[in-house]
Amino acid sequence: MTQKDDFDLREFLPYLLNQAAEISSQSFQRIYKGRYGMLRTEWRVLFHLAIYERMTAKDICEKAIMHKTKVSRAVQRLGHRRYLQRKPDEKDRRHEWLTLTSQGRAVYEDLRAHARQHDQVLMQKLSTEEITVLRRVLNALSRP
Amino acid sequence: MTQKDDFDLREFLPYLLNQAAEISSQSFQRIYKGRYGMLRTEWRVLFHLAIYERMTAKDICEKAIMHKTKVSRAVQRLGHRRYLQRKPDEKDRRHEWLTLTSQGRAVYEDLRAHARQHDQVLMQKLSTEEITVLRRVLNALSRP
DNA sequence: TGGTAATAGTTGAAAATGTAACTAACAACC
DNA sequence: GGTTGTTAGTTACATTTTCAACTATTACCA
Repeated sequence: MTQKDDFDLREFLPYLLNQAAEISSQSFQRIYKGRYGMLRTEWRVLFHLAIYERMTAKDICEKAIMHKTKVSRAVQRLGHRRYLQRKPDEKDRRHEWLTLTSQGRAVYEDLRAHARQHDQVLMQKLSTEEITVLRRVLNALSRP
Repeated sequence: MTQKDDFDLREFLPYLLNQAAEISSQSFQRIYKGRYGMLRTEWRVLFHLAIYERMTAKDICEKAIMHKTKVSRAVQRLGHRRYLQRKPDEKDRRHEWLTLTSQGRAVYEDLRAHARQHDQVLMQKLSTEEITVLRRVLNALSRP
């Protein structure tokens, strides 16, 4: 199984990024899935609500670059578990304000601790300078 | 919508990596999906077969870090379109050797050109040094 | 040998995602 | 005021993915 073609997948950024993203997400996934049966969409919504305190689904779509159906379903499931509260806007009843319940916040705080720890482990593979460059570059590539 | 919590998602590597991976894959996805109706799993298998010439499904699983059911179904679909040929191993009939047909190779060559071009565009956002660091770091993070 | 374990690959059902069509509420314009 | 257009969010259906169970073949070993 030797290489016969000069194209190297390990230099193709979308491939590399996906590979690194999947692998580096796995152990965190085991946490939120194992402890709370959550999906990737759900922890993302949870974290956004914890960080910004009060958002509409639309806000989350924009900040997290998630499709509105994904957000809608994640919000539904988080609502069922009483991790968040929904309040229609008084003036414009098309909007619905979302906030975490204390239960949701507790879950967030637990997951945040694991996220930080997980990030530490990942960063142990890298030098300080590599981390700086990586964050800058990934943020640049995240803008379409 | 101001930040109320000191945890910054834009510093959390799994999140950043996923974001960058998704966004940077989109325009390439439009190519292989639009031109050949292919899925992500399929172009990956196609590329691996083009690069390594002759592999079993198992080989692909390991190289591409893909689950065997994903590979199995991608191989099926590529087979239906006559992009690859399957030959059982003579000595051990559990193994099946996969190779691209000339048609499959033509598709690969077309996609490879687009991949290279797409990569160029992405890299225009980055400096030479950033690209070097990025590739090295992503390869490091791709090892579990 | 024969029986158990291991391996390559497939299949079916359940879960998740993507796409498009939908509802409900508001805006704008005549 | 009534028509038309927009926006926030949901739902339905098709496509993909995941997970576990399955078949077929070979390996191991008493």
